[in-house]
Amino acid sequence: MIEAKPGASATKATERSAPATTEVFFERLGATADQLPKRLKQFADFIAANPDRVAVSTVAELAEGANVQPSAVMRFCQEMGFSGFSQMQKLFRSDYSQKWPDYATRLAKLREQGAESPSALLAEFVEAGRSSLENLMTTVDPKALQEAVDVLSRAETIHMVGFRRAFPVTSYLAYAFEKMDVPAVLHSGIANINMEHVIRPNDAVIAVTFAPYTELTLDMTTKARAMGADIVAITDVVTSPLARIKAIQLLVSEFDVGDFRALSASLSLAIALAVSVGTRRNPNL
Amino acid sequence: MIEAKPGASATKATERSAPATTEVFFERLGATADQLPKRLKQFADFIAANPDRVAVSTVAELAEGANVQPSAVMRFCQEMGFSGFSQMQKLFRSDYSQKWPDYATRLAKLREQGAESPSALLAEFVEAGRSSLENLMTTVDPKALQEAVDVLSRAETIHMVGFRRAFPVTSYLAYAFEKMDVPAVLHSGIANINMEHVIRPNDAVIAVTFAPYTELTLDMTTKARAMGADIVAITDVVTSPLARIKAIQLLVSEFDVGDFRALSASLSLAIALAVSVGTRRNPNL
DNA sequence: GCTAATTTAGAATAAAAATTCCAAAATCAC
DNA sequence: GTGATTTTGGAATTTTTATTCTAAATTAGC
Repeated sequence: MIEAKPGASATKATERSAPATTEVFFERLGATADQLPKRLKQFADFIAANPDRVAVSTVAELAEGANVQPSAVMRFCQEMGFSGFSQMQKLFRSDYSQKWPDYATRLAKLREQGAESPSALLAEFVEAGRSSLENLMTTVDPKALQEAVDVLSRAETIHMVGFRRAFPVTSYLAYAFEKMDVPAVLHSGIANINMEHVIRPNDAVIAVTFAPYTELTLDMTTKARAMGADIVAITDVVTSPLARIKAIQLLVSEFDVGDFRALSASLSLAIALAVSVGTRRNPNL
Repeated sequence: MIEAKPGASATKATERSAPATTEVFFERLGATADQLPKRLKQFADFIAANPDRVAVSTVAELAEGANVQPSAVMRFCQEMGFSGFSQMQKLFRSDYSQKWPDYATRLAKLREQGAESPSALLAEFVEAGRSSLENLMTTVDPKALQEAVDVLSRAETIHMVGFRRAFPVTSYLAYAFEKMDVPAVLHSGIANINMEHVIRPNDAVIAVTFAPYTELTLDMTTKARAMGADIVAITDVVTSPLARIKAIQLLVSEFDVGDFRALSASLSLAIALAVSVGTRRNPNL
């Protein structure tokens, strides 16, 4: 507006630096939106209404959505303090996937500092566990879970298979089923190798295994499948070998701390599954 | 549900059409993952573990993340039935915005639907687990934890005692100690009732028990104490019977859902303890 | 209503990304 | 082992996308 001196022109204050988070971005947007020129305001409104699109769209797509020219988008980005659209998009993208902290490197850092107290380690596991649990709600498909409950409720006997790091999960399932009077067998892998003799076509198997997959678990499960038993798999990724045999898959992604994980998510899924089945089979529980 | 034979000549079956949703994409991925060549399988595993990255990454970034060449990514996309990466990414991007309702809002929605659905129950356990973990940091005394690590690091052999709902905890400890080459014995309570014969004065016992306390656990632990062994107790309240015998107490208060609990806190404490002891005894781990 | 300053649209250019191609390795069948 | 076939790595190419530039249009001041 009023030009006092060359360079002053602080009315525009264009020399701002880029927002560090989407939160301060939207804050700044709200504060300055109505002093923006027409097209820029128009675009501002658009992304305020569709913030989720920024991370996955091109300049052209956003421009089209807001009914402005691509160059208007560029001007907008610069007005907000970014060098260009790419920088702004980077912010939106990182903001989205920021919830994948790397506990392994955090632990390594912790060790370097020498501050390797057991409490610090515990804190890491607690954090990893909380994130894993939060994640669990998105990785487990509700339909698959419902289907698993159906299948297990119909089964004559439920067999649990899972060794090494998966064994705590199966043993807890065994405890829960026993407490609720659901006929269930925990396969220890020691004495009863010939499990094809105990599994019947009307039975179901809960197989728990994580990469690297235990051979014995896959073996036993495959044989049970061949017998005609239904399989419910608690595993980590879809590419798990259990996918091949058409198991009902319940996916758990657990964060590691060093070489170990807290198993929080896996145990929670297991107990929820068990209790669902228990109350279904025996409603007065 | 055994695959019909004809047309099984799917050695290559590259003539498939592109998956219409990410669900069928992952289904197909699970079914074909293990007949893929090495690098393609490697990439398949990567995106199975990081599905959320696909929408917001470039070919080069994903390739780097999976440690393969960009061209391998292209071959993978085509193998899965897409014309190329761009088409595949388009699919993931359209799914992207549906994931935006974050954990908190999804949970709230699930709750107000009330419902007896397994998912709702799972949500309950997840919430209980998260709270329990949060609590854990305040209920566990850092000094006691440090002392427990000291004692266990000195022990000749570590014995784990815990049954019923505590058994998942002890069995996970057993797994962890074995993996870290720490001499440890898991007492199953079945075969070795005469454990006073295996426990030596220089040994230590980790006793895990929650109210109502299992008689056998208290018995065995008391006898071990009489032998002169050190005792580390993972239990729920200070008034636990283990207090009497001068055990080092690590307290965990776990929230119940109905008659069950998710064991998240107990497992986290156990694994932190085990890893601390393991790295102390064998620093190069 | 005329002039000066801003803003805009659209084309031109630069940068980045996807995709293809092919020689070298690796694997497989015999 | 030998030859045929598949798979791989990396560079070359094409396509897409971001960014800049400029003339035309709009707006504001007088």
